[in-house]
Amino acid sequence: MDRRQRKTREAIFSAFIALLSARDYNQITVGQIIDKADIGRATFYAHFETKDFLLKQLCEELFCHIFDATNHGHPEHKHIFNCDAPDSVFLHLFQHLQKNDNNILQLLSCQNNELFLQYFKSNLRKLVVNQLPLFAARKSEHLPESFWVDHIAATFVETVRWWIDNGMTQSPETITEYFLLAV
Amino acid sequence: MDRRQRKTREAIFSAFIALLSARDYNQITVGQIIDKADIGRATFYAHFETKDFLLKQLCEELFCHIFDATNHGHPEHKHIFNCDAPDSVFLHLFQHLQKNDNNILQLLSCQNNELFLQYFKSNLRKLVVNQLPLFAARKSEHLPESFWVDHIAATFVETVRWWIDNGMTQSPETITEYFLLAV
DNA sequence: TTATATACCGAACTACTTGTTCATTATTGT
DNA sequence: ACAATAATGAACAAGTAGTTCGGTATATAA
Repeated sequence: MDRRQRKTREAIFSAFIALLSARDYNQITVGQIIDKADIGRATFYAHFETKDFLLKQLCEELFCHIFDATNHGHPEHKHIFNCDAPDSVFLHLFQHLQKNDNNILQLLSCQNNELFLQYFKSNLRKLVVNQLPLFAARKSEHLPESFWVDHIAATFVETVRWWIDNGMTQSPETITEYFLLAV
Repeated sequence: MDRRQRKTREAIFSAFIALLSARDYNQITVGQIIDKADIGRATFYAHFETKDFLLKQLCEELFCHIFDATNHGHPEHKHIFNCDAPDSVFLHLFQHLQKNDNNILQLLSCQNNELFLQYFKSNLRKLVVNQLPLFAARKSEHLPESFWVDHIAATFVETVRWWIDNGMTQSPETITEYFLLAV
């Protein structure tokens, strides 16, 4: 990819994330993004069809780092997720979130938009399906699997939200414990 | 309140709800509302500061019917909520949702906006706090109460969402069972 | 019935946002 | 050096939010 394209794309993403940590997604305008990214209006629209597409692509890029190793089971990452402790997948997620490498926390905060949560939950569900045996003890045979998967994914999201709202004072290990106790 | 005011307010609410069941909240415009309600633009703004305020007030009106009896414990409604079966509060909520008297389901569907869910969860939390003994058996003493309350409220919302997404084929009794098994 | 208050009307208006167009300029990969 | 392509910036149409105001209809009270 052309270096100019790469730099522009990077500038847009970075401006977008900066704005997301300051304002609500819905009240961020394209004008604000291009001002902060210091690019022309036409350039923005050459890269992203709409603001929603920008969010979608940002999500894909963020989730790629967090979820891909688990979902597609890249051998070189397997040891991170599938080691002895059965709760290590979720522990790893919480640890990743705490580092907040790619400002994913700003997107998860409750003032932000439903679109992001949809992508996030959709990825989570895929992950949960792979980890279902983990929760076999808790699951009742009367519950449909899709209900159960949705429930676990939603509980994860709500756990993260609670963690953020309460200042993230707990360690990832403690939060993992909360999550597993709740789910 | 002046009859004219009442009628205008009613027309706005009813137009708004009709639009909500057809489109996403975010893409409903004030222009569409006043067209459907058949009122002047200035009149709308005399009643509601913004579209978000309209949603807020609609929520308050809807929730009033569903939650007030439980929260403030009006004696004349007590029998509905505090009868023998301990899960009757939630069963009653699910039954109320199934009837969809005031089109609350349209607002709960996932394509709609975060604002509504915030109000809904906020009311649910108050309800859950009053019903905490119900879940004493499941709760671990290691979990902070606020975490537990948030978790139960979120699980309720997600249960309703799953119910809607799956065509609401289950009876309120079955859904209540799912909810209590999950939480 | 009359008088007064007030809610509604509607049209115009400002300011802002979105998304597009296009001729010009700068940068890139080869 | 050159051809391809990305970025520029300014202008543009269309749509939206929210306000203003003089005039009209309706409610309420005497």
